[in-house]
Amino acid sequence: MVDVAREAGVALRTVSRVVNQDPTVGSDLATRVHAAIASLEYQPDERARQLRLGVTGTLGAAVRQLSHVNPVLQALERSARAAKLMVLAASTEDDEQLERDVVMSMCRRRFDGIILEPIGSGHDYLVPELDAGLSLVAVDRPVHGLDVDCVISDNVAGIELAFEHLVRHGHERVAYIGDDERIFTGHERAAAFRGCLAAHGAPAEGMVHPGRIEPGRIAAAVHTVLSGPSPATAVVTGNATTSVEVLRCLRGGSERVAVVGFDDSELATSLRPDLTVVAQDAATIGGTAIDMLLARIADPGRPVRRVTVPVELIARGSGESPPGA
Amino acid sequence: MVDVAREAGVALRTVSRVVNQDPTVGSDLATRVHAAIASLEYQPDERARQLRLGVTGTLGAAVRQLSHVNPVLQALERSARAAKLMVLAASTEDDEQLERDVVMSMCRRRFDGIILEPIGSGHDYLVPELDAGLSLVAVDRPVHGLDVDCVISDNVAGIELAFEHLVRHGHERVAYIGDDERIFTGHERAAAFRGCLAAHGAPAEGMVHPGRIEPGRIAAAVHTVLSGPSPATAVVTGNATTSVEVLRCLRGGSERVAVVGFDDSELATSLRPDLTVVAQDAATIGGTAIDMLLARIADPGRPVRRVTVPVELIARGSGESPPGA
DNA sequence: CGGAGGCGAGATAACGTTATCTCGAAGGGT
DNA sequence: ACCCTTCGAGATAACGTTATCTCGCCTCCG
Repeated sequence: MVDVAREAGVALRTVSRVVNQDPTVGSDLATRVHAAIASLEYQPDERARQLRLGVTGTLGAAVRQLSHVNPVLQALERSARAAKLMVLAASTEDDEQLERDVVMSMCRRRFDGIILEPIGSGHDYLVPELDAGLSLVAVDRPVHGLDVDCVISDNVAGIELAFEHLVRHGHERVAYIGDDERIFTGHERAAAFRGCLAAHGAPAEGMVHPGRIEPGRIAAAVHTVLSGPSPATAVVTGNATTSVEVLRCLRGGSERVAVVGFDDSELATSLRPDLTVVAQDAATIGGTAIDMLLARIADPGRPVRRVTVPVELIARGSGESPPGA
Repeated sequence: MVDVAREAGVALRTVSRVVNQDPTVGSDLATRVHAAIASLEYQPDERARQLRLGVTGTLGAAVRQLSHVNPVLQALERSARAAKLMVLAASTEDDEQLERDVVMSMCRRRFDGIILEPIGSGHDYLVPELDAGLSLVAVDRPVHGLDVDCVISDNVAGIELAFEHLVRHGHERVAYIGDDERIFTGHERAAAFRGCLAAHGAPAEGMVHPGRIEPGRIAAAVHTVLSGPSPATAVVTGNATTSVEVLRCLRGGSERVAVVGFDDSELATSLRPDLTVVAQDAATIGGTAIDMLLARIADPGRPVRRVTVPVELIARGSGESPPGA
């Protein structure tokens, strides 16, 4: 910048004015400065600019896996772009230590705000940061033990939609196979399913199978719910990965089992029959998260909000088979 | 930091020394400073640190879509982590303007290096940056018109593997359906396929269908290659998305068509039969890209390298059906 | 014709770090 | 006893920006 000033024969401050399109700069000087900028290939240093200005114009997104399908992340990027902010993202890989490193790194870089897909339960490290003014919005699940803004899907309604859809199609023995209950969504969905069974007067025994996502465990769960004196005629799955595994287990089986999956995915329309799913509204989740983050940045003292976004059941075939088909 | 110094009753420089674990600081002072840091919840400002030090310890990844399956990105993150560098990623959404914005933004933030999945052909904007010392490695395709480090898969060998696999299983009429030829990989793979046909003495007419990825176009291409006097008995697809669409079109058809897909994916083992694929070695691509980027950062003058990473054919069933089955 | 007011542009001081230099004290060798 | 070395710690100057203040000039009005 000092070189540009020398080249153009003006003061440092004038170059800054030109770069920031300050209207109080003469047009002749402006062109001279622009020429100098072009000839020297000058690029302003955003770090110094941020240091002086105090804000970074950058939001951080700490998600479980960048490289997995994550429609919420896409919505986050687009909403932030609409607000003229840059989103920089990093993976936490479902590792608490890594989440901590990533978030702290974003804090030290003084990002204006952070969107976090929180994992596990050890989030005490956030307390000092929040006290110090960090703006943070949790997505997909709340931050365990802390009162922080969050945007989550209506897991309970989703499970109820799935259950009632199957009941409406004549099923009386419906099973659930899903994610580990130590994971927030895994717990919420399994609990909601137990609630459905109870409300329907159906016994829960042997019908609810949360646990780690491993092919072996899911195959065993499928075998369990389909055997015995009164086998299930329909299955609700707790997330996309489980859906894939369950369908893999079911294919080739003689009886036709109805399936409703939680989470829409590319797979859903590539199977035979197409998969009926409870779809999350990723665009709304992402957009709301950015809105809430911007609101918190603007007013750090505003009351904490926990937003629940509705889900939608998309019937595609797999959930409409009658029992015993 | 000045507050910490006052709290601990030491000079600013000493706080800096403690933070950076300078061994020339007395243990009593160190504990006092640490206590002050803890009580004031002090977090060093990475921006000022970077400004002073000159380096950011940060690599940028500008990829087409963060939120899509991208095993290369995962490998990039892990390799960078092993090198104690942070990767911050952003999407270019296959938009040239957005790619430009993202990359320039990373340049202004003075990232130590950038991994780019380049799109389109307008990359002139990179020239001044490269002249100014930007370290950049292209992944998946080269930067059009510029001599820049890049790591790409061996597309030609992959197509040849697929073609020869099908020939070995008795197919004499093999078709190709793939991505737009304006995209680098689309062009390379279509051209390689034409080469295979020529080398095999087979006519290319009606057998090579590159183009935009739209369900309608792909359905039309499938219909074309399967009709006429001598229909194809096998199809090679140009990428994962095309594979999905082709399989969707083929399902329910009476004849059994052999398929080999380019790109492995979650889908490949969820179909019936499982999909035979040409798999890219994402871990090697990502690891090599980081290695090359670090090497370029260390020695900006080193000669440009273009690395081609081998691909592998994984036979799962769909590529082994004999013709006329 | 003189002074007030406005406007364009320069000098200087921050922002929060770290590197260099300096300095004082302590310790050991002659 | 003196000097030299060593080591710990402070003062100061950068890194590259922008905000504030100031100043000079031009214009317009009394």
